[in-house]
Amino acid sequence: MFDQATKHSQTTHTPTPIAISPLIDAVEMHPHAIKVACSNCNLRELCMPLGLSHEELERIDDVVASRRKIKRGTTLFRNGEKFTSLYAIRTGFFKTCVASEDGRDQVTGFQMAGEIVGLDGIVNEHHTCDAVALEDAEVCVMPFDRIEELSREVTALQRHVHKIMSREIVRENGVMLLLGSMRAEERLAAFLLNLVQRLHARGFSQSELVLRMTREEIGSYLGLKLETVSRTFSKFVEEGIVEVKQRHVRILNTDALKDIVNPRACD
Amino acid sequence: MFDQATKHSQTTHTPTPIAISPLIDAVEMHPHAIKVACSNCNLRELCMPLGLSHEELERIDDVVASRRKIKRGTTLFRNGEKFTSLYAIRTGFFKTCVASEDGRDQVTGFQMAGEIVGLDGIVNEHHTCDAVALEDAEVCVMPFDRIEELSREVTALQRHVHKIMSREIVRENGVMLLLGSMRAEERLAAFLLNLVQRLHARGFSQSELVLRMTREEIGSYLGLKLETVSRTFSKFVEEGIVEVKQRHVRILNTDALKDIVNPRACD
DNA sequence: AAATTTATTTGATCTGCATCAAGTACTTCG
DNA sequence: CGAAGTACTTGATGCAGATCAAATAAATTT
Repeated sequence: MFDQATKHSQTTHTPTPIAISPLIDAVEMHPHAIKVACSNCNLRELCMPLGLSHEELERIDDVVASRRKIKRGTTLFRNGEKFTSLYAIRTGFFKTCVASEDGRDQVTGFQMAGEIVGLDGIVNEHHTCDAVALEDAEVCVMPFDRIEELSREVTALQRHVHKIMSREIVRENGVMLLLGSMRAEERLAAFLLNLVQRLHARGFSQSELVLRMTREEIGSYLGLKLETVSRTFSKFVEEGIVEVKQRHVRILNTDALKDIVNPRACD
Repeated sequence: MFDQATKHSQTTHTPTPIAISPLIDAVEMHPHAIKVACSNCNLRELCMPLGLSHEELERIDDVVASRRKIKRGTTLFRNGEKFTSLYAIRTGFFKTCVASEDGRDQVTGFQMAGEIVGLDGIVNEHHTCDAVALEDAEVCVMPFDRIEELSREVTALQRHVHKIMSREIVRENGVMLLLGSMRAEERLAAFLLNLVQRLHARGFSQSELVLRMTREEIGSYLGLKLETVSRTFSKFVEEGIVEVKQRHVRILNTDALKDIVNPRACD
């Protein structure tokens, strides 16, 4: 039942709407054959500003110094490491997590293709969280001084950088609302809706997804224990809201999830 | 007992280390007599970059278009309002809060003199939270397009804007850790330490503070109910860690608070 | 200064989620 | 392929913090 789901989900890197250009395979095969170029990247609309002139587009290419592959389970950067660059995720899936001195840790976010990680490092020139690849990944390395230099000249880039940071602040506001005031079911429903919405924006299904993280990681992000996450999934299944088979999730009733997050008044 | 505390705490706007220059009173009396000027502001070191040349300093003055007074209980901006400016708090104390559609709301932060609010508005050109004055306040209005314009030319300002946004992201990461993994006592201890540390940086006492917010607002910020906040205060008092008289708090044992936040291994 | 409202404390009880525990299924690796 | 480790589910029980309730204290209004 889920075999088909898998094919249509984010396991494959060739979703329908955003087509991978032949160029990319060429890069994979001959790493030095073609210059890394945002102007040719199919994720451009996700991580770079829109409406640039041809000339500006070419300049923007310079912010990406190189690409870097990160194996599943390894870190892109760690708490305490010197900050040098922001990273645009080309493929793969990350989590970011912070730790308190006594070893507790908290997943602060899950990031997918087209999203930017590393913003935490700017303020103290050192990273304050870990970014861990949850599957083999590739990122574009964007040295931050290059970004600053270029964004002095290309105002669309400047504006874009500001928006990316502001978006992250707004996202975290939302997580605070979730952690501070929602119950377990509401948290998990909000989590699923958020994930599927972001995947949909990348050309994947609106109703099916493959979780790249464990129940424990979901729990850490949502401020719940893994058992509670598991039980809540089971409850949703019983109620016919989702189908769950391991990490494959099919949403059967999106409206029910929305109602759970935002109980509508019945008066 | 607390009368003295009050005098030494942030109720007065004339703490010892950061002296208010006579200039400010002049401005109060004759609003148009002297141009609003960061270069003369005693909070400059908190909200503006350091190490500027004289010339740069003068240019920086241009980011502040005007000042605005906000009465206690009124909003500086509201969710949904058009975003135009960032605001540097000159005096007073704010909370920011987000609301879900069904009316729950969550305090996302408390801001004091020298801190910047409004960053949430950049991404969608509309604010996504409310900023409410918890006491009569005055802010410097900094139109964001002016900030962007000037930060293309003054690299120290550009860097500063990036750092402020990154700092907010890191702060929110910390709140997520708190909300996701700490117990009530740990949350309140962390909250008190954070407040007193920020007040200390502004020249107030390391051990005394006046809370500008209600128990309910503290609870909202910490993901607790007001009764739990009140009980936890009472517990700290019983244990001799703090003295509490209404909103006046005197910390008697900072290390105990630190131990609560970060239980040190006893092996 | 009295009246009203708002904020706070404290007690009693309830409950959602954590914790502990055991079993199952899946993945990885020799 | 089988063994070991890891991830997940489900049940039983406990407890931190929520909820409900009532009294007190402060702040604000009249």
